Amino acid sequence: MSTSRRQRTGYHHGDLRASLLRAASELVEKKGIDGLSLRNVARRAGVSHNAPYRHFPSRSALLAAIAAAGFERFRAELEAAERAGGLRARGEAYVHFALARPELFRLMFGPAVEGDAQLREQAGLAFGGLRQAITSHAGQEAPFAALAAWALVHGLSHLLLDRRITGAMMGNPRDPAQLRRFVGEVLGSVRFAVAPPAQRSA
Amino acid sequence: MSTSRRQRTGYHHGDLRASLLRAASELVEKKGIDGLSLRNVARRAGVSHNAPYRHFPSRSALLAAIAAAGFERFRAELEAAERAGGLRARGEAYVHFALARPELFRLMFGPAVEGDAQLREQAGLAFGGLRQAITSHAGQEAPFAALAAWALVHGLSHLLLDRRITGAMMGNPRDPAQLRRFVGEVLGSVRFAVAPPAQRSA
DNA sequence: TCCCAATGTTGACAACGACAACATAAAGTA
DNA sequence: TACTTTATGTTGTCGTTGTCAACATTGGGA
Repeated sequence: MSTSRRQRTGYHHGDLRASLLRAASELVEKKGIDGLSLRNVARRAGVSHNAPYRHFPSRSALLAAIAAAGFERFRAELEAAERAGGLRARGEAYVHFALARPELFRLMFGPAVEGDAQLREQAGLAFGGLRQAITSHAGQEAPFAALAAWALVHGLSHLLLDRRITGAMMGNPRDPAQLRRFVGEVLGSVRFAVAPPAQRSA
Repeated sequence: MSTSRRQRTGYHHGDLRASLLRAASELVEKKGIDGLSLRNVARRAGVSHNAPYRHFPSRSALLAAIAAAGFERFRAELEAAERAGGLRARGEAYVHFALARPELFRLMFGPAVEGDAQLREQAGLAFGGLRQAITSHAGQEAPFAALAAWALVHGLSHLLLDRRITGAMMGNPRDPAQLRRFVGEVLGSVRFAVAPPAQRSA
């Protein structure tokens, strides 16, 4: 670690902002969101404890930047999965992302960046893509079904993330094949109504 | 605030543990989980900054105790709702609880108490009740459908909590009638398959 | 009555976020 | 080239926090 284009001079770093983001992302994933401290990030980047303030106005701003990068990657992975395997693959990719980078996922959808309007918008894109995908799949608008699908994969992600689902039904969530099978079973146990729900059911 | 059976003597509090829990719960809901500090809790309870350590070995232990009480209440509310209005009412109560006490809900299902085995078990009860309810409703075991139902309401709770769902579809989530209608629409847009899913669908 | 265990207090320490003041280097301008 | 401005990094400091250690007070059982 701690190798990149550094030591331009003894004083100026050369690419500190990127180094800080990289160090911070690693720390978040290793120690959790609460375990991230600006001073530790600065230490890892090899600068003084106050240098980060030249690039991020506050700790939460650094977290927001990490979340923004996360959403960018999230969106790309979801779209790639859908191109490759359709709607079902998109749902699996959603859960897979959450399990592969649990702390990043928690950060992206958690309260740490709640106030950030730009991030809210980025998160909305993840839903917008799903909605569009469902619409094109069903041949018509199905807003509530799209929302239900989103809630389903989102909730599944959270429950797996927090180890609320264990036992025989779910094997090892880290095994992609087992995860794929499990997500398939769960998603396969529901049918989404594309027509407006006239009468309610269980 | 700050009234209860206190001032037994000038020295001993009399019921400090309960006072700490109450003050801490209020603080968590007001300032968020990260905004809770042991010293602030102690201040509110009118004791010195180290008194809480006689009742909780650490900050996270205090949070775990709050979460435990939350799960107790959660379970009671879910069961009461189901008795009154069946399975659909249980789902609505789930979401309603999350929106009525957002920070508590985040605490209960978040990473702050992740390592606590007892809490994991308590959370499992919420699912156990749902599973049993679905089984009795469908007349047979439907483990994956129960899991999907859980994930659906859990994900819906989180998305609403984090204000990820806004706009025309959802009105004001704080209005119980609108929330009820919205949850009904979403839950109504899916059908749960009680038989093992032979063929997959969207 | 005496003692002791439970309970609360005071004091300390290191880590943290944030602010202010200062230092250095790089880029622009003459 | 020489001077100036501005971006970037450093040092010093403050108040707050979690946690540990040592000490004080009290009430209940022997």
